[in-house]
Amino acid sequence: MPMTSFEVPCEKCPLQNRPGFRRFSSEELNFIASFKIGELRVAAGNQFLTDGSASPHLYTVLSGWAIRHKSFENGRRQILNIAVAGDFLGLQSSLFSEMTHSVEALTDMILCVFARERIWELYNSQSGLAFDLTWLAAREEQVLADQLANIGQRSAFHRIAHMILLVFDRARIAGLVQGNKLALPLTQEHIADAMGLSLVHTNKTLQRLRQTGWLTWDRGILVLKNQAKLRELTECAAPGERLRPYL
Amino acid sequence: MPMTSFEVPCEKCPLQNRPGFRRFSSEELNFIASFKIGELRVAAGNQFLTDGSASPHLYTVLSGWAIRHKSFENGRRQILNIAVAGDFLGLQSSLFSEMTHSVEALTDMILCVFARERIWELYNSQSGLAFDLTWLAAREEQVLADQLANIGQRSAFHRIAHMILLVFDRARIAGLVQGNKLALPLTQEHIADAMGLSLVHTNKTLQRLRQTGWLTWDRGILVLKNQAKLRELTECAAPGERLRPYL
DNA sequence: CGTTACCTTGAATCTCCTCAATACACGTGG
DNA sequence: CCACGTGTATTGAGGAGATTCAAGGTAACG
Repeated sequence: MPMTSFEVPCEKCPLQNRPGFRRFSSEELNFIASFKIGELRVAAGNQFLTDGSASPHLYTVLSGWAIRHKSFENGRRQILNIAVAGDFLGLQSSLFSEMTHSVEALTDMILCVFARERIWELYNSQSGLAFDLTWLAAREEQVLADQLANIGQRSAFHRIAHMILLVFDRARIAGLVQGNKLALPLTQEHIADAMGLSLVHTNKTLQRLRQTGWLTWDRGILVLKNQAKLRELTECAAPGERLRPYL
Repeated sequence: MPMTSFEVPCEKCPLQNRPGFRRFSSEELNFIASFKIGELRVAAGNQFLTDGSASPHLYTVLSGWAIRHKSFENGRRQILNIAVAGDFLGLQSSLFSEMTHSVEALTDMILCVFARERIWELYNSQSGLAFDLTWLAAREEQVLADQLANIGQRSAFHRIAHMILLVFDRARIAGLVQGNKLALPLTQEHIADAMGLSLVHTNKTLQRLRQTGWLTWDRGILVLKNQAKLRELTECAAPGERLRPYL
């Protein structure tokens, strides 16, 4: 067996010790190490998975931010979700033949790369990891359902509050939050595209949100001054945090 | 082993021979038969999976229609998706401890019931079926992503056209469509709740859609007179049909 | 027949959108 | 150091689309 050395070997995976992530057995870790074929660095702004194309790879985000989105011919787009450290991308093209959305890097990223053909081996020999993949897919579904309810039933004001909390929570799990501060690589246009709102209306609504004094967001730094009040705006059963797997 | 006899034994499962569903090996079929613990009949209007509760069961729809939805305190609700024959329900409460949405029968239904504890056995001994579960979860995610883009980016007119085609396509796969006719147990209120629109505006928009002459919908019978024209309204990459598993 | 559920209509209102400018931050090259 | 370009944020005005309220109308059912 060729001893390839990665910059981030699986045994020393930075995700392994993060709170919120489950630990793997050494057998699982060995499998994952053999499943991994490399690391990919993507510069901010690049699209590394494309709607309609078949990717031969699966990715786990090691660092950086990305957005999953669907684009339309008329220039509009819907941002489905954001991806941070620990998120698993490209499963669709392994299960179906093609991606049905694209993924674009918001910041420079480091991705862990796996070969999609070998996913069968995973199912045959690693039932625990197979279960994890189902878990991750189901969790994505949960987040999308939440967003659907958010966009379908809430006003712009509540919608954006909900979105900000969602992003904040996901960033916190990924270990990117310092206290109540978060360096957020999103523009107002991203928020608008995620919420199905126009840029102008998003801007005005964000101003109203800031006027409450419960948050500030200046030059990419988001600070939640009063999380409790913000959460009151989005009463709707929080998405219960549990230990999650990663590959 | 007690020889329980179901009204619909797995070997004679009506879903088995439907186009669009994959066939199982006899080993798989045996496992599924042992996994099945019964059949459940639910009358129209009943909610058999509830948001926030832990269901001990997993279900496959054998016949009838259901809606998956999230309800809010203020009386509003978001319909996430509809479920027809072959759809798998309740996976969430197996993977996470609780459901994060509810499921309600629109018509009388027959459901195939599985025990959630035994899902581990499935992962340990039936990697093909384990893969299928991931497939089903990922496919649900795909549909939700599609709906999210639909609601977020399209006008009421296009939105509803898209929704109608989605429902029609899913019903066709389930074998419920005769030619271009479909008996649809949905009210306009269901459409409204699914699209994030008010009932009044949904009504007026449906009238505009009917005025095109491309469809009629009277007394629960939906007829697509001009599918091609309707699909033009929703240009957005059709959700590629493939053989799907069921349990 | 009367009740119920669903569909339809009109009118007043408000949220959100588009268009069009302007302002600010940041980086680049002169 | 300043002039300039680019990407992002902000403002104002006018209008389209969607909402709410409030009535009716129609089919189905007992």
